[in-house]
Amino acid sequence: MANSYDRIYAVVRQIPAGTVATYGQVAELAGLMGKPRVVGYALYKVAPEDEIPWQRVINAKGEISTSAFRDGSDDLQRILLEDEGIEFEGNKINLSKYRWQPSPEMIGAIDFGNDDTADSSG
DNA sequence: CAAATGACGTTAC
DNA sequence: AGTAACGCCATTT
Repeated sequence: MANSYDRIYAVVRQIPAGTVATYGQVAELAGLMGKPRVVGYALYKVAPEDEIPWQRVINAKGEISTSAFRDGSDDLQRILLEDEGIEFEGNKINLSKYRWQPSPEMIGAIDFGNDDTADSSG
């Protein structure tokens, strides 16, 4: 299971500290264009042992979705981000400053756990 | 299979 | 700047 998931995780893991990426951003890189829902849903299943920096993933509004679904602390994410050096403007983040700029090398460095699709040669 | 849910994005007014 | 509605689909029950 998880054909699209692995991709999402792979992308999210590439997000460097001090930067934040939006769902659309991750989705796009993960090849889930137009399906930001899947990205969020994927992170939903993310476990603290997956070593996935889900905290660096926020919505397009630059806000933290916040939901008492995880560790029970909505602030948790903010705390983690602040610890990375990210500043909060009120309750939002300046995407213009912390927006993760995926470098072409990054995208290529991402290891997509493909199963059947594709074939590469060529 | 069908219905309901969900860490969102985009468009339109 | 804020509200409202649609879209998109994997996961869960």
